Amino acid sequence: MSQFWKPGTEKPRILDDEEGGVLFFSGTPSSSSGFRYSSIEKQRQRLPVYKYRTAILYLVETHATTIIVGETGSGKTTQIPQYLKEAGWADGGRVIACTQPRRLAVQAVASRVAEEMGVKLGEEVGYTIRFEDLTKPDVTVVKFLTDGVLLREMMDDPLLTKYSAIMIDEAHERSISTDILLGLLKKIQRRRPELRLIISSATIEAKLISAFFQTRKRRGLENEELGLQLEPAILSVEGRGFNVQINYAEEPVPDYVQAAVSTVLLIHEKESWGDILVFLTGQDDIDIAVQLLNEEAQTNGKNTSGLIVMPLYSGLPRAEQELVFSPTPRGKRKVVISTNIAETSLTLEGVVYVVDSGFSKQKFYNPTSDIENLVVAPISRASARQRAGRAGRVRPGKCYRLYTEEYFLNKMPAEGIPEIQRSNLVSCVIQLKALGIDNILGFDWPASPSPEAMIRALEVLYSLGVLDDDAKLTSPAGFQVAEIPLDPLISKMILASNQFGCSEEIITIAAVLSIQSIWISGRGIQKDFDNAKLRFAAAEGDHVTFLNVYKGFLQSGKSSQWCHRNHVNYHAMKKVIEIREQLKRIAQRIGISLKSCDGDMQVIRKAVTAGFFANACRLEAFSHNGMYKTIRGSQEVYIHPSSVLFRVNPKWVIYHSLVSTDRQYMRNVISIDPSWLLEAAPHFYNLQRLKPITH
DNA sequence: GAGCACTGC
Repeated sequence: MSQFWKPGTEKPRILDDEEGGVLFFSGTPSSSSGFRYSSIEKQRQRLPVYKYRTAILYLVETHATTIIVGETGSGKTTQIPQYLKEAGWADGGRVIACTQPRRLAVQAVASRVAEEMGVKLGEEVGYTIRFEDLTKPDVTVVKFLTDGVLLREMMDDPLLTKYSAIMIDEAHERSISTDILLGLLKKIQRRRPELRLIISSATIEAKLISAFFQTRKRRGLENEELGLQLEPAILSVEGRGFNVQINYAEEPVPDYVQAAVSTVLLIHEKESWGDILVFLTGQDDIDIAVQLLNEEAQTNGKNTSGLIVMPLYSGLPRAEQELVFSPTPRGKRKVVISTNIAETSLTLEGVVYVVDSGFSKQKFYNPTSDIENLVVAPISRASARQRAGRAGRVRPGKCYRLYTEEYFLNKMPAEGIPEIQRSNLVSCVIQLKALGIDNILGFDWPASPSPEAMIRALEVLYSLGVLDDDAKLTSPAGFQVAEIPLDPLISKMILASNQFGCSEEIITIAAVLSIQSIWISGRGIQKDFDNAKLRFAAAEGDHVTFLNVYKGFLQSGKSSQWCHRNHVNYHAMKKVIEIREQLKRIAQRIGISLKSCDGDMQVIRKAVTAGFFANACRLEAFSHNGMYKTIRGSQEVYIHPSSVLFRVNPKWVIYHSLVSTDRQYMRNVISIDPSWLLEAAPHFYNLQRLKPITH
């Protein structure tokens, strides 16, 4: 593969690494010439998956579902859609679809495949991700898209009739969208026996997915007469990774950050060239480890000279993130200390050593309190293998696991808990309802969420007026909420803004609330940051503050310098603008007229209340430390110090989300009048419940 | 006066 990027050459481009990760290649491919074409052909034939071309096409022809177990670098993602096209699955106006969990992967794979096929991206080969549709009707026959987009497409075309074959890639990651898709595709298959599914997965999950698609005889008999096997076929394709030697800790380690640092130093001292990738859990761990390593470098220059230490996590400013892709200078060794982002989303070339803490941060959902928490938890054996595999991309590597072999074999779970069993289900339930799946509890899932979580979601949607007594979507509210691609609480707030005449403002707030954060913060610049924020602070709370930031950003002419001066994240603001544009289009489609309330903050707060009434809290009467209690569950909560209402402590507030550390903190808080709760949700807040506290 | 794994529509 002469195309691989070499240290010291010009800045690389993004391309697919055939397993959903992203690599950086250099060298712009020249325009297609005969020579180039044949070299691409040769490259394609060298991929491990090529040997299985005939087998794959035979299995897809004869089986409703084919499961491909493909290891790293097998080429399955880029090749299988092309094989299907070459075999005629795109003839007669039909389309071959291939989904990915992530946007970047969709773009990367699509451009790679277009290049291999010698066509312009957006013509025969195209892709669709949120905000970007690079396909041409009746022209695009191989289409890459995120699972989320395919789910949305089902709202217009529930049987996905234009597709002849759908490949679900990276199914083992078991994202919520993938799981919903698998459930729905199984249903579609019964109605459309001609549809072919290709599901690519890692080994462990393949058995489970196969069992899920195992269809009993049932009404399928006529299909079998047509020569179609209803039992899924499983085909294993070897990868092209190198061997990775696994080393375990002899004893359990008391402190994995310290142990990771020691291991890095040990590798640096004893092992030959090659970069080191360390998996820790979050920003805190990572910053500590980076600091420890840099201190070592200063106090003990001899041992650590030549180490270049870099943190990597998604919250890092983009420029810093890109540093990890810069070539390691000759004679130096790069150490990247990363979260899970390097396990699936990004691929680092040049890594020969992996240090695995055995932990990651994972989301868990408690249906009783209706709270999602992020906690440090042990990873699965599947994750551990994935992490180790990151060491074997350029040559045989080594993985140092900071836990014992006994622990790995006997204590570590074989696979992770699917996301759908760890999440709040309101979005998922409303999506299924919109697709006409009424019996949510009886839906055939690859992994069923707990009944408690489903019931809680139904309750929340009922209290929002989105579902009726029969748990059917209400009209129009339910259908409108389902149409908006946001958390249903936010969507409800948008609907309410129509009545309050403040939709212009509310969709701005909705856009800001649906991204991580619009601020750039950092430990060192805290004071500046607080001061910057004060310039925008609104007495009503964070939501109104967002409006001020947005206004300032527009007035600056969307200037990146303005953002920099004000500690506002420029990329986040660009995203806000994009989401806002999308929401504007959707709002108009579902009959919401865009209207500004011209500074009437009361209606804005009322609209927020209409969506988030369940998150109302009251300041404890004699609280000296700003303790609030939720009205719904009497849970103890505090305003997060990052909120503009921190220390202001209005008597009644509504929060957007909770984060739990040593305390439960409310993030993004707005003050309200308790009487609005009764107006917004009389069924939820009956008088009895409010009376004792409203005096 | 504290701290946000990762995605996605």
